[in-house]
Amino acid sequence: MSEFIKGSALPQSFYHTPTLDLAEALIGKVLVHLTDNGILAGEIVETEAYLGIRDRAAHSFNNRRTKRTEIMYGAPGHIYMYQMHTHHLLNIVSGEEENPEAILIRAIEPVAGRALMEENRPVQKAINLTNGPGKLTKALGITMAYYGASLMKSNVFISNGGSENPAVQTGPRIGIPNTKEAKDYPYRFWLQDNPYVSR
DNA sequence: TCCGGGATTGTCT
DNA sequence: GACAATCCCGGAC
Repeated sequence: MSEFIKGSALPQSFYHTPTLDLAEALIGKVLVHLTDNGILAGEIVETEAYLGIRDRAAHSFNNRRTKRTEIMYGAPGHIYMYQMHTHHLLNIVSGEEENPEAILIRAIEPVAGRALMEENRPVQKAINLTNGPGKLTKALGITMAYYGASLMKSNVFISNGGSENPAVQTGPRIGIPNTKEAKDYPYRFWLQDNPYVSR
């Protein structure tokens, strides 16, 4: 297993990839958060792509450029955080500049710092620690403070070290019932048979 | 300024 | 399966 140090962050070039390809390529990579208390890391096992102005389910649908979505219009490889009810969700900005696309990280499998995660988010069943988009940000201690941060320069980043040649499955996205045709797009990707996949 | 809604989760039936 | 918690965002006025 590789050490999850800052220098292991995947380079900018990794993110210069069509969003659907990138959403699939992220399966099996490792999401890392370096903190003063230690390293928290988990293998990405579920993602969803949001394809910008033509995707009714995306926040940037119809080119809706606001303070919230502004980071989506920037260069890929940055963090788009936003609040959903009582939770904070982590997205990776994708698409070239002025092409506001993003990828939601929906689930991870812990690989380092599990004890720290359980301090951040106590659970009865181990499986519930990181098997959902709101759960994993809480467990990893990733907050709105990371909105706009670079995955090449901040303490949150993506590295190798997870499954190699993962078996990836695809299907419709979760939790977007009111988006007409977009709710059926097969823009969700997950690691086959992994127990941390949200559903 | 007001008001409706949401890329979720936990709890209860 | 239903629903509340809870709060920021975005559009309407």
